[in-house]
Amino acid sequence: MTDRLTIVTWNINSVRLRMPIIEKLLEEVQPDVLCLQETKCPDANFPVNPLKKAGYEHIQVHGQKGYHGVATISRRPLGNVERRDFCAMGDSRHIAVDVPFNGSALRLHNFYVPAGGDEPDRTVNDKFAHKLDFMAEMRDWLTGAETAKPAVLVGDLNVAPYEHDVWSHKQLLKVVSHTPVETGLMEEIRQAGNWLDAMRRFTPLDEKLYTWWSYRAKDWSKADKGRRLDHVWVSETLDRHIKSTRVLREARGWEKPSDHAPVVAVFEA
DNA sequence: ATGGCGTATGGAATACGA
Repeated sequence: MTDRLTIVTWNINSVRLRMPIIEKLLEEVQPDVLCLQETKCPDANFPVNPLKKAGYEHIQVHGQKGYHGVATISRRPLGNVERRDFCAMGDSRHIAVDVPFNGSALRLHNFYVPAGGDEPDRTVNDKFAHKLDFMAEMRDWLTGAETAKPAVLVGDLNVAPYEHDVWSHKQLLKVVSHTPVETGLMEEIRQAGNWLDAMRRFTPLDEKLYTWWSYRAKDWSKADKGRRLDHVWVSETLDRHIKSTRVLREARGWEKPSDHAPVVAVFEA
């Protein structure tokens, strides 16, 4: 019996405003699990009913009023829910669950890493300092011991690590999300946990790959000045089970879109 | 033309995103 698990990660930029396109995604992609970021929704107001109606009866949220917020929505039962408060800020930026896969538990971390503000200098920009501290805490917490079991880390990590994860490496080197201090920290997190960058396994490093396009472009697709800010990382033990990843670019052009596109990952036992 | 827009809050103007 072969088990097949599809996980989608999507920075939704307000869950309540995007319910129509969330339902469209669930219908078209039929994922087993949907991880959302920037839900901007208090837990009490989370739109659970339409999701349950669509067959997603297992919903775990970590939200707050107005900002941030993550949620993991599933057709399969979820266990061992953990909501970690990084940097002790009281922010809702992480939720982890166990998802049944291949007869055992797959640990699934859903992250919304701080954006970091405009100035890439921690001495003058508290938001950038917060981002770096948050990433350092990720590195020190998600060690190889934690990821020795089947584990997946997804979410809006707000860093585009490689040269072809941005439209212009040269022009973005001093822009928050692609500065060497951020991409260096991201590499430290990845190596500390022995994570595999699954998206780059299926798209070569010399090919452009984006998941986010600014709202401000007159024609986002034509300009195509994107960045790969959303990620799917898998632990070594899942290396042979990850079968594909793809960016659902068309969703960036749907009615009232998020500025991020969903990323779809398929696992097979 | 990397911000030209979009969202939440609150009921206008500001904070925030990246």
